[in-house]
This record gives sequence, C-alpha cells and structure tokens, in this order.
Amino acid sequence: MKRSKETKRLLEDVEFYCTAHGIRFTEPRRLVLTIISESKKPLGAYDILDLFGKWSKNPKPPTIYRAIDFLQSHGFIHKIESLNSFVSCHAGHTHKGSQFAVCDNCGTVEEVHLCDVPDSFQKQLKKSGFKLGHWNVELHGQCHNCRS
Amino acid sequence: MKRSKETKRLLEDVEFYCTAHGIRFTEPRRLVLTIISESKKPLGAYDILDLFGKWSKNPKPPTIYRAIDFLQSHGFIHKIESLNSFVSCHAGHTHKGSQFAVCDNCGTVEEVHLCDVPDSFQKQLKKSGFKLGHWNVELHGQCHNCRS
DNA sequence: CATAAAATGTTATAATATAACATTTTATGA
DNA sequence: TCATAAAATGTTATATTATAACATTTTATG
Repeated sequence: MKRSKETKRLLEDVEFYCTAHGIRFTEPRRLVLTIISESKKPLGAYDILDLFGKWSKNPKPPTIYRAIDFLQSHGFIHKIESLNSFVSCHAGHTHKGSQFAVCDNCGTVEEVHLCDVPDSFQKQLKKSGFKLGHWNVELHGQCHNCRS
Repeated sequence: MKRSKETKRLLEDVEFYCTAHGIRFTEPRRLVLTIISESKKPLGAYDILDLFGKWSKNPKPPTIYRAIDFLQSHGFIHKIESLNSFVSCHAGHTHKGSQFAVCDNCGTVEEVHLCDVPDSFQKQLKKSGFKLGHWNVELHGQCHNCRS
C-alpha cells in the first residue's frame, strides 16, 4: 500500500501517542487512518469502506465507524459535518477546535489551525454563561486554484 | 395551531420578504417554518415530518425536505450540521454566516449572531487566496442553565 | 383561458449510521 | 503460564437521514 511521507509521519506520531497513553493502534485503525491520510479530499465512511475492501475481505460498516470513532476521539481525524466526511489532522497535537476551508468547486479542504476560539465568540459566550467544550468551523467558498 | 409572538413576527417578516421578492410562501413552507419556530430545540427532518402529520394527512419526506430547502436557501432557517437538525433564524435579515452555541446536555441552541467572519479567519483565508462564500460555526458545550 | 413554470404528491430507493450479540485478541495477575 | 476479564473485532440486521424520478396540481402570464 502506498504511503506518502506525510502519512508515514502521521502514523509514527500516532504510534508514539498510543504507546505513551497505553491505547492500542490496531490494524483496522491504522488502515482507516492511512486511507484518510492518503486522500487529497475528505472521504465519506462508505468511500473508506470501499478502499478498506482492497486490503481486507468484505469489511462491514461498523468496522469503519468504530475506527473513525477511535481516531476522532483522539483527534487524529476530524469530521467535516457539512460533507459527512473525514480528513486527517496533521496539526501535531490534540486541540478542541477545528476550522476548515472547504472548496465547493473542487472539494478540497484546507485545515486552518487556530489554538483558540476568536475573541468575538469568546465574548458572546461569556456573556451568556456558556461553557465551551469543542467547536467546529466550516468555511465554504472557492480555493485559490479554482478561482484562476 | 399554537403560534408564539416570535413565530407570528417571523411569519410576517417572511411574508413581507416573499411578496417583495416575488416568491411564494406556500402552505407546506409556512407550516414547516411554524413547526421549527415553535420548537425550543433544533428539529430533525423526521421530527418535523411527524409534527407536520398533525395538520396534513400522511405527509412524505420530500414535502419536508423541499420546504426545508426553500427556507434554508432564503436564510429563514439554518441547519445545525453536527445535529442534522434545523432552527429558525430570527436575525431579521439574510446573512452569509451563522454561529451556534449548542448545549450538549439539554440540546438547546442559541444563535450567536455576527455579521462578519472573525479577523483571525479572514487573515488566514486571505493568505491562501480563498474566496469565502458562506460559513457555519458550531460551538459545543454546556449552557448557563445546565451548569448550575 | 391556454400555456408554461413552479410547486406539490407519490413511490421508491440511496446514503449515512448504529444496535445487538458472537467471537477473537490482548493485558493482567494468580 | 494460563485463567480471566477487558477491549477490540466480526457479523447480521436495521435505524436514520436524504434524494431521484415521475405524475399531478396550482399559479402567474400573456
């Protein structure tokens, strides 16, 4: 199976993280992460299922969704809610928020990493007494490539 | 059918908007908007379908989804992507972005209205040459009520 | 009022996600 | 080292969310 430098690096990072935290980086989890990481675009669960099928006989949806849940809960992948699809996270550390610029023309997604929620949100949340857990920002539009 | 002051006001606003723009505010559209507006919490399409059934004999999913598409495309309702559900918009005018504070405990949603995307996003988008269309922000956590 | 466009009705099915239970794998300590 | 429990996976079935396709009705317009 093909694995880019970025994917190899991500797999190593996750390996390290899992060892350090005593959690298991099993074969389906590794394969699902590799598939997502190798994709230039976000993948839906059933896209992943199809690709997974190249390496394993007749996989079923729960196999994919379980791996997704695991990877997501540890911040290794993110879900783009407006596309029902998933991207890998190369931000290098766990964080509570994610921001994506989604090109509605070509479908590519760029993660816009910010460690904190913008002030304008903070202020409004403080005013209403809302305790922020995690957040997700999806910015739709046209990427540089598609504009020219 | 019960209709709060807020709902009545919203219906009037939409009525006015539709007349002004030569678009039709038909019965299924009005009923779906009323149902969403009367709800304290975001409603899924099939929740709406059930409620719609109290006023119309045996409605089918496309009826609901069509009304949702219409209402959404004109900015009268918003979809909370992370919940696959819908809320009405009382912001009073169409806008390109929406922000929601979603309480993961009680499920209530508060719309945090901002007319512009925060600077920190603007900056990053400018850098990468991304032309912003519409955006969606979903802030998950605990609301004031659920904290006490 | 004839016509075309818009909206709705209706049937079927596609796409996304999870429940429930059986089996296998792994970590752990007696 | 091996009995055990916890974790993970396999498997079957089904729930939930959303749309395609085509028939019919309603509305705006000349």
